[in-house]
Amino acid sequence: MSEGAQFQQVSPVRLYQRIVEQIEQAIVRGDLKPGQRLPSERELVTQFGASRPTVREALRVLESNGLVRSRPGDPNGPEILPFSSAGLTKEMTRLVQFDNMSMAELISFRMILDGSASLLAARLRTEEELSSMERTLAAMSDAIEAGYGQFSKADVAFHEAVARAGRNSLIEVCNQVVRGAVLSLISDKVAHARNSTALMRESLHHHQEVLEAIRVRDGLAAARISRRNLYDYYAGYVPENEQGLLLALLDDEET
Amino acid sequence: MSEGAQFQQVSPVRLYQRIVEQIEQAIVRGDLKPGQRLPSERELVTQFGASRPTVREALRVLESNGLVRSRPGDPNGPEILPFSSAGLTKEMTRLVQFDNMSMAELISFRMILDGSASLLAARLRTEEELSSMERTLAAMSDAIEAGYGQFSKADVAFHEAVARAGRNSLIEVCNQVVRGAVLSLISDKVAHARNSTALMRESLHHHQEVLEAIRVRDGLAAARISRRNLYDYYAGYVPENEQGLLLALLDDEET
DNA sequence: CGCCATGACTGGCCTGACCAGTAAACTCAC
DNA sequence: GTGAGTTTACTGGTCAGGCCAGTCATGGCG
Repeated sequence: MSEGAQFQQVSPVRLYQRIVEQIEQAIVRGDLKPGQRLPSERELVTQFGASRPTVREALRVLESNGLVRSRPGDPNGPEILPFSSAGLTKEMTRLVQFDNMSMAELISFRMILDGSASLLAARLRTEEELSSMERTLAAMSDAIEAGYGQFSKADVAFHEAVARAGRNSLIEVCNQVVRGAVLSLISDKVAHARNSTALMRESLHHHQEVLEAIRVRDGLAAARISRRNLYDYYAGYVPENEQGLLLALLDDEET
Repeated sequence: MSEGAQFQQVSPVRLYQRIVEQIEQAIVRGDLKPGQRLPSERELVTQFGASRPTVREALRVLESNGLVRSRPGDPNGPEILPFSSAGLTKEMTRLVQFDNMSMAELISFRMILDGSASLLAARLRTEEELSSMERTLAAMSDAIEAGYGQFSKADVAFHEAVARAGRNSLIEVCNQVVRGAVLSLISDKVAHARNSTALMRESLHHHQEVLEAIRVRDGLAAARISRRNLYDYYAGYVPENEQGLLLALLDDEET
């Protein structure tokens, strides 16, 4: 056939990229495990046969990708870091910042993620995970007096516990990012308004409802309630003409 | 209170990081738009007051993050690139390779996203959007003879049309990313298997079912069907002991 | 035995240089 | 004038070598 020979786009490969690739693959292959150390820059220079600036460019790229960390003066050399979703979070944040998304879109996405997390948690949770969620909820209750900062932290912990029970860390990562984006957009308005004890109590109550649905393993209810909770929270920040986008996620309540 | 003063972890900020931040923010702010050029390295050296190796480290990081591209000899300087989700895909693939994330998780996430997109589309679509979806579906049908490559492209177009009707680009981007990550992980197995006409016909049929639900504005059905379609597609690639994670998203069919 | 100075490392940063590209300016024949 | 080819002034890629401030293990000192 005429498209039998598919040629790939060629691009000059920089030296530093070859180094990045080699180290990256060594990590993926497991030859280099978290906690282990890379040879010193000067040692790498001799091993790769490149100059120090080139080796350093490679290390800076790896560092910015969260794979290694260099500390000045450390005689053991750069450290291989444990895998983390920090890179994903960074990229995700960039995505949200770039395509400056509408408020409605962000919140709609949160409703989807949170709802799905609750649904999965209700169906997959173990007893241990349930009690873990209960503990974080208790912490939220305790944190009400401590102010919004503490309360918010406990809130995140609860959602993390739910996500863990749902066995899907992607949901949690995305949720965290979107949550951060939303907050950065309305932080000024929220920081003070949310400090009210009444609002925190209401929020706590909403979370309790979700947890109750998770307890009785009613996935659909858990999802429905957490979507509605988010809507109640944030709908006020969404322009009227965009509210329909959020309501579309709610009106399955009659089923 | 004793924890009134919350100190943040400090970490020495490298010079190259400051440069990365400045350029990154200039792009996010919109001061630098895709297609525009950065000053030459030597010019940046004078502007930032850093040495060339340092400036280059910053550029390499930006380059590896897909924000700029340097071509040797280009008198216009490094180019600002349009945003792309390639970095996101890379990060996600990496996470799966590092075994921090399972295949089941990726597919579960796709089921959630795709289902939500279909639900939103069913409820928010206009007539124009409906016929747009119908056109892409017709294109899929035509592409069956042209092989999996064409078919897959038409497939993506359909999902894009659905996402557009759902008015949530975050869903679409995330879906694209996860889709890419999944494919890059099973591409070897899939490339040949999926080339079968029978499988493509079946896929087409599944898409038609979703579209029908969108046509009659039955959001829940649209969501349910597209989740099940994905399950049927990919369940085979998920280890048995993780299948439960996917099934948890399906067994709301009795409602 | 505990403490502290020392020295041999580390990474962070800089200077200055060479090379191979690129493309625009420039030439020059037509 | 216009087109082709050539020059030139840049670009980024890479290197060698050097200085500094930090870290840590060593070993001598009290």
